[in-house]
Amino acid sequence: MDEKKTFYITTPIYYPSATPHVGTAYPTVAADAMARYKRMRGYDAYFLTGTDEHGLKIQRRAQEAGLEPLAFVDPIVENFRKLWQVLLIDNDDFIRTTEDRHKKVAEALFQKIYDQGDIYKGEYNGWYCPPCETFFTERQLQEGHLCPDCGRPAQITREESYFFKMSKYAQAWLDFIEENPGFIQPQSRRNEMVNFVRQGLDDLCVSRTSFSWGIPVPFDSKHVIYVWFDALINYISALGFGFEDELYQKYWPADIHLVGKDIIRFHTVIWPIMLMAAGIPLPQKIIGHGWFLMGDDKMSKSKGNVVDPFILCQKYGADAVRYFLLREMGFGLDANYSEEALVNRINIDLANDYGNLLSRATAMINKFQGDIVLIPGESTDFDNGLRETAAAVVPETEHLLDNMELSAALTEIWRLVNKANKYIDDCAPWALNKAKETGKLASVLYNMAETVRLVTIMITPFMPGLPRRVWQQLGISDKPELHTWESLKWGLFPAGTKIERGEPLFPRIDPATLNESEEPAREKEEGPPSITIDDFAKMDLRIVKVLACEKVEKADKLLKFRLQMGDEERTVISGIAEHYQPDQLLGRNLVLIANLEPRKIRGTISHGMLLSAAADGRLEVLEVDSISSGAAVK
RNA sequence: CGCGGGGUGGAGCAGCUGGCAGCUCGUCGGGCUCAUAACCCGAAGGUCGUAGGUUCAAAUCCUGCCCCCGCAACCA
Repeated sequence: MDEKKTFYITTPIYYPSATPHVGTAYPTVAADAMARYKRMRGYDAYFLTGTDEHGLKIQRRAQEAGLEPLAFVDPIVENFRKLWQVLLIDNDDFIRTTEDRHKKVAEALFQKIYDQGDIYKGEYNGWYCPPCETFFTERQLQEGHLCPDCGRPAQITREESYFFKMSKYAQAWLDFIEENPGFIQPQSRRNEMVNFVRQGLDDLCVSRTSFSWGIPVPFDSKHVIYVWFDALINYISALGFGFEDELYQKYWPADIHLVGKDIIRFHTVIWPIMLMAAGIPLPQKIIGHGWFLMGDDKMSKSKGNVVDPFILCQKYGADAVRYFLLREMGFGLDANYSEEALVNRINIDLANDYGNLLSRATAMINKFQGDIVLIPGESTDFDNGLRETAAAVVPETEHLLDNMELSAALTEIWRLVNKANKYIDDCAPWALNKAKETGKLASVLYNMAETVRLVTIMITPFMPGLPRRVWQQLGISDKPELHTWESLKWGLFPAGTKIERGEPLFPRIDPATLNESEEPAREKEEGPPSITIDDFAKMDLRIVKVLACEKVEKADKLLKFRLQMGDEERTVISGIAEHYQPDQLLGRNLVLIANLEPRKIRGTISHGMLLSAAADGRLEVLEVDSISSGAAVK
């Protein structure tokens, strides 16, 4: 029979240690747009997303919250699911690495690779300082293999671990990339990876014994499978690989793994080698996308600069948010996020250009022709130009989308939108109306309606909620055959259609309203909780005198202090080297939190933290004039 | 000399297989009045980080330097 061509696209599976933000929404929206496009083009598309739920970090977070890992993660995973719903994501499956269907595939694959000898039990060889009970890498040690903490000799030590023979496949990997230059995109990422692999691959340690939240190694339950080894397998475990593998047979190899640039190495090196070892075909293409930045920072929970996509969708609508994300971020590049930029895009592209185009069309059809789209009469001189643009934009958009150049595709589509707005001015239908040029007028209004139809079809993958409203206004809701990608042909709009002028698709947003709404929302969420006087009393704040201060080698931000606190001396590391010269602070009386847990920083244990104030990139330490060291701060 | 990316009109970017410097936003001026004060036209504004080199010709290739940004390390 006439089997449809398949298209399998995946997003990274997200780590549910925290609720999703705009940054995490991007790849899912992008993959969704892509899957929708492929479906419109007649593909049998399969779109997978999910969550990666194992690992030390989640075990810790759960512990802090006093919960079992799964109980900790469940509500967060629910949040992801909800967000995808709100964002009109139409995924075919959602896999969690804690599901049995995933675990059994991961176990089987681990076992298989072990059985054939590509996973072996080995020893993690590292440097260990017995008195400090700490592991170090060779380069962390001081000259002569001395412990950077205590200066005593460190010893080579061994810990049992399973290793995956990546080294064995390095050459095969390089050969593969050579033959498949398009495998890693964008190209700059490929170069990076090739460089990386050329330096030689180490075998990968693929099991851990230091924590338990993971999939146990099937033949050795002391060990848990390394999270990445576990997580990557989701792309085939979701298809039932090795078990009920109908889906696997149908959709694998994947057409696109869409991943963030930070995890490109796992996807382009480790994953392919895992597949090679297992004798499974490799995916077609791995695309690394950029980040949404806030100013210069990556958006991340720990930086406290995340933007809640739920709120955005509520405020501006999922279609608009999707449009912004997909339009703003160029292929493989970073983009800057700001609510101002978002509003700008909505106002200019969606309200002024596109929404207003529909509004102009329906208004004139309403006023001049009593809501009826008439049979085109005589042509105006400008018709051909518009039609030619439409004829050029469609294949170019297809070409761009086939390469997943979503942003560029939108720009291309907007060429037609802009052309149509210009076309209206050129033709001046209001003048034709006055001059009673009914034939020409009918042509112009028809062409406007038809252009809106074509544009709307092409932006359907990007803004899936939108078309319904447009079809209604154009009076072709009940003609699905005119909504398809196949119907992207000029002149199919049925003459005689009665339109139904409606509300603006994207009402303009007054940028002035932005500041008001933004600030309070933030404060509410991030204000620190109030503490009791007892909480405060727990802190041992002391005045300390700087005895010595030096830069920590090979660290940009660190200063190492010797401090006098009463008759005690302390060593403290502080990350203020960008603001103070070492000798600048000699002899000064600073404020120290003395009972903070000691912490090793860059090889030295820091016993406390110096207090300082920071604002606008400037930083000053807290200091007193003459009170002597050791005194308590109250 | 740890690895990598980048410095192009006010902002954000494209151009970088060498051949008149382009796009979006913003600004200024004009037009239109169908439309969500939206739309259309025009203009101003760049010695393409810097110093050299290759070339008939360089933003585009080569070399040195300066400056930013990621990663790594590290900020209790």
